[in-house]
Amino acid sequence: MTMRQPRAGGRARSGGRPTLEEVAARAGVGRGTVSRVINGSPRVSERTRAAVEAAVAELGYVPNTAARALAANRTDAIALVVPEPEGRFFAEPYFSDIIHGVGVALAETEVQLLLTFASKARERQRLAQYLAAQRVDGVLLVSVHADDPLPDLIEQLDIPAVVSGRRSASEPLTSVDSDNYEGAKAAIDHLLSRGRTRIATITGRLDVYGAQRRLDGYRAALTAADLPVDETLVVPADFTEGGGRRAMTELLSRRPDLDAVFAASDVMASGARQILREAGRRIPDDVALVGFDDSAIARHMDPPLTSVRQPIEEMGREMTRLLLEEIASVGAHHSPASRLLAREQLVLPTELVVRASS
Amino acid sequence: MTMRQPRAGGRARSGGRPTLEEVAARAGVGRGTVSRVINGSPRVSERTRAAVEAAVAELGYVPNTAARALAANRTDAIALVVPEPEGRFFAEPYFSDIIHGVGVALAETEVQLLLTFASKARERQRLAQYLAAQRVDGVLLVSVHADDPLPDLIEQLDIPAVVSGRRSASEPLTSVDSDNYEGAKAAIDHLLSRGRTRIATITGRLDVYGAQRRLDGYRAALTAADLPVDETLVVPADFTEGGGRRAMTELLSRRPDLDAVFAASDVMASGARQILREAGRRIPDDVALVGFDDSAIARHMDPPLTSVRQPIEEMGREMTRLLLEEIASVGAHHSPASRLLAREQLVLPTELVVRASS
DNA sequence: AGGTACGGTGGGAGCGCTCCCATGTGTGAT
DNA sequence: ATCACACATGGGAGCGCTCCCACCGTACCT
Repeated sequence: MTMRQPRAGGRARSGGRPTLEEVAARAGVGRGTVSRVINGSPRVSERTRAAVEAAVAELGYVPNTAARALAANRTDAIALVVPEPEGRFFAEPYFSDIIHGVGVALAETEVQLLLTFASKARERQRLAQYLAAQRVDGVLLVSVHADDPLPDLIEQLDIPAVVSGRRSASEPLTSVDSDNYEGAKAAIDHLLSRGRTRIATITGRLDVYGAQRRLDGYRAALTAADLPVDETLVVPADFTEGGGRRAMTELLSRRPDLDAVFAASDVMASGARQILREAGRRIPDDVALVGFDDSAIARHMDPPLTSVRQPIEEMGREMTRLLLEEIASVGAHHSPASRLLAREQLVLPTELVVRASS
Repeated sequence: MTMRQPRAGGRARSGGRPTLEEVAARAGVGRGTVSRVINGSPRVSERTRAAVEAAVAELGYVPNTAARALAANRTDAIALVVPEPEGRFFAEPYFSDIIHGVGVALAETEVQLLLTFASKARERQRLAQYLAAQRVDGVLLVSVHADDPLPDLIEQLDIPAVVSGRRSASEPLTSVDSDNYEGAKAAIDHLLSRGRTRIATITGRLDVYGAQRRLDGYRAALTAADLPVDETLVVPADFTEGGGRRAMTELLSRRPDLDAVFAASDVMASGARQILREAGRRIPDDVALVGFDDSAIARHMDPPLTSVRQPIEEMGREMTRLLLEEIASVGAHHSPASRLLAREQLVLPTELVVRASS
């Protein structure tokens, strides 16, 4: 009883979405000419172009992405690889802001954004395959860990890619990062200017390059002020609220005389604040508190938290811009030998947002 | 001087990514057989299957998405349409959580997620075209406004779609929503059980169906408790912090005797809290405060905010599940006439999270 | 007048896959 | 032994596009 379908998806030839060929027939020109008009080639006369555009409008023609990708060997899509579900990426405020920035940069182009989730090493391995299989023209990597195999795989496969947050000082891929070093330095300088001298810090996971840089900035600021860097004032944590609580507890027992705390994330600052309050320390009267990220948490904390703002959205924008550039340059000169791009290392400035906690 | 390239992207035939044909040659079978193995067809002998799988592994074969999409007229991709940059979607906590849920639901499948940004009506119009142009098999719509043209366009184009948060009681598309009515009711019941009797509410934009439902729940709970619904206790706002402040100011001047406030979002509750504090009202001693969303803001507010938790991630998961189902069912019986799906209206329960503010 | 150049154009070939039809090949029923 | 039938398999056709080459006409040179 089943009626035979006319092949491929069963959409009838007539009445389905129009094809290039149909537009060509309508405009009374050849397929090649329509293609040239669609792709904005200059080698078309004004008359012809107008005729084709009219036909396109009348038929409501939209190019078939799959066919184009197959023929042209490019997809007009980039992937954002989301480390999932662990990691601070899904936490405030990274995720939304990065994507927001990517969206802004992509808005003026025809490029689509593919979201890809991969947490475990095995998944990320498999992912590299998929990425290479013509799925996307380039890849945006965020929040990569030092031991992540994906960036190296991607580099080997010679896929255009940009990472956020370098894995080390010598990141081989194009990268965009915020100035963690200067950000931390500014935070400490601010505390010093407020007359604080026994400034502790709660660090992030030090295998994350950015966390290390924040610690470097902390030390540099103290040294520049001729203060000794007292290692009892440095406690490593892991970017979590619980970690912030544990670190603060440890700090209070080690150095009950501290008068300021610089936490390498707002979330950790929030944890620290709880402990400080339980210990009866007033903020900022007894202990000044500064965070990092300037997330919603900072704005809504009580008292509102002084924090180092990272231009996350701008990072997303810049990452995308650099990736599109890289893709364009790869497409331009086809020879694989000449694939020696200047791999840019962009570092964006941070900004200290002073609130009542310091 | 430019060397001629071997067509299409310039990848050399040898050494490039392997094709189906090459796998077939390697395994000593025909193209069709390899295709059957790749797609898990049962009509392949065990011997042959093993041989093909070995060849696939040796060559590291991965199917070309574009070719598959072109031939099979399906993309194995769905789009999440993000209303951008306005709207509460990009705000806490919606965005991350929804995507998280979508990612979870997609993890077990081969389906990819495309993120599409479109705010202005014109963009959304254009978007419908693109969506129809074989780019995706289905669409996830979030945070649609009552006057959004996109849902109707999508319905006309007969594209599988699921919306989060119905636009009205009679949503024509498949939808997933949280139980705004019962959530609000639970919040008010809780306040009543705490002995509060002059309970005000700050509503969201009432052209958003969910906001209306929360207000309905507020009224119903009061009525059920034999309390009159006093309209001077109801102030409409717009889901923003500023709106919350303005509404609270208005409420305090209208009804200085109020003893509880139910805000239809945490963000508005946060605004209300600022005003209450400035007015010297203690929370919860003088005025109890309850929010909606159970976002990070609620947890970090001072005092921590009692709030109605929406299962956002689960919503993302369910939306995706329903969409995949719908796509599968459309693919199953090709006849467009039989495209009469049971358009499900899924409503997920909310949960009151009681904290110190009430 | 003949040649040269070049902008403009049509359409063949091919991208890598899926679908389906035709063709084996083995099994059990007659 | 013969027929029927299911199962397994090979490969042609075609999805809608881009790329490129061949071709045409016109304008310009010598």
